[in-house]
Amino acid sequence: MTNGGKEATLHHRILSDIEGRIVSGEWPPGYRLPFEVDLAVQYGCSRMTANKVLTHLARAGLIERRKKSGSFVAQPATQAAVLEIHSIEAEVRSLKLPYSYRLEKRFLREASPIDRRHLELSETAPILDLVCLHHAGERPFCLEERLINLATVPEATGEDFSKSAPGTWLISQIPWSTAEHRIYALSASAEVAKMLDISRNAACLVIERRTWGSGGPVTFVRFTYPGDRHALVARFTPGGQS
Amino acid sequence: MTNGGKEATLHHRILSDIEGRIVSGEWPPGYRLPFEVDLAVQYGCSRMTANKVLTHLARAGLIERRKKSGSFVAQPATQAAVLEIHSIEAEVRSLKLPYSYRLEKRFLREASPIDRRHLELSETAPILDLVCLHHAGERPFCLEERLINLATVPEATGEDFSKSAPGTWLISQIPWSTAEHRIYALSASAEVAKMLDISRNAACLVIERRTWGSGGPVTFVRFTYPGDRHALVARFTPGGQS
DNA sequence: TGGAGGAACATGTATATACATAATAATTCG
DNA sequence: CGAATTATTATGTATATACATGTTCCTCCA
Repeated sequence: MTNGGKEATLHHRILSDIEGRIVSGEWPPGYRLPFEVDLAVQYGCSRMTANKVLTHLARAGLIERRKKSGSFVAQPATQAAVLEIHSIEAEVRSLKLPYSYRLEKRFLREASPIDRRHLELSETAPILDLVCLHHAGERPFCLEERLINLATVPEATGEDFSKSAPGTWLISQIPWSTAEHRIYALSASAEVAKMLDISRNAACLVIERRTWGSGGPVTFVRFTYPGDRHALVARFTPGGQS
Repeated sequence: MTNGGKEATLHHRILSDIEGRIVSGEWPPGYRLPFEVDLAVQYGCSRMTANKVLTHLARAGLIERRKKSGSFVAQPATQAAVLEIHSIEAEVRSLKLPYSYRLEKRFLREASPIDRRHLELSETAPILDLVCLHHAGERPFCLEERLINLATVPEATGEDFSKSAPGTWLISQIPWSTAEHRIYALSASAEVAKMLDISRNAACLVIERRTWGSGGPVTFVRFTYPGDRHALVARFTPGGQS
């Protein structure tokens, strides 16, 4: 796991060395690692370099640093998983299936109370309500229900999204500062079952995402996947990839 | 979003300033930001400090750096969501519900072909097969099915896991170097429905995790949640939390 | 004109140094 | 003897400096 041997730079070498000791258990949780100056001596480097390495490890959550006391291997508390959520098109193509997209519905209206709750809007605003279907080959792959806050993204008013999905357009148009994801399972309603061409009450994986920009709420989107055809996969190494 | 005003250190101030320009769209994707030396002059700091900030932004994926050309605001390609997966007990307690745990089954055996596939084992090995139920109040909260590779974790042989869940014990016992998560939706089988006290075919959220240590595969675990009672939530800001 | 060679440039890494900060250890004094 | 004060220690931040590395651009010469 500790990279194939030849390390590029000095602090990379030191980093993966220490990382190795930690993940191998040689330095168990709670173990106090050598002080910066000692590390500097051991590896024949300056304290700045040792500091850089330890700072990196601390940011990655592998160690905890306390003034005067020293640096300690951290107690792993939570398992973190980084989900990379690509565009649906990229997802389908990675399965080596032909991708197609169709806009099912498009409404321009004032935000209803439900819309406001989804977008976490305090005041009313014009919104764009879209329903799209993503196909992988002949079969429906994913149902996308999206609300776009036109108060934040007025440029979207003119777009008709009949050719390309709103997700990629949005991401290229406006920068986002925060996103919140909710992932849960749901039995397909009659309507959803019909659109996804699955049986009623089939288990579906639902991913909801709310996105904010500096100008306020941007978009709310709900992706519904047939549960037996799709899984989210996340591979995770403590300390990222260094 | 850019922290409440008073910034601790110099490079924090610079960092959140630049971050703000990027997420606000003032500096759009592709924009070339000032060179290190110029930034140093603008903020009245040394190049090292500017370098530290830009390195940080690059690691966070907000900018891309090219020698000779300069640093550019990155094109946001994938949406990443960091899921923090706590212990079930912490999860239940955060809902302010009383937590209880019960071991349902415990088998010690040689790995079957299915076990080997789950653990990604190439050779056979002794394994511990556990089925546990986590309760929130009176209701079942989560079904845990776990395989532990005793070839990697021989210490687990003696543990009976009747009192405390294997997850916390394992995490404190052996360090892990990699984990892989699979998240999908599944209709409850008759057996699962009975254990979770839900109706047959109810949608469930399933999280599978495979964990490796330096000594090889450690454990495979499958958590099954009633879909309508549980959701994974992840909040994400580009560049982490800086 | 066109391509090889080299200068210029921006980033990447590393060092020595300095002072700030926070926590612990030691010391002093009532 | 115990509380307040001071000293020590390890980390945290910042600077000036130096050289390496990979691009780009320019120049010079065939």
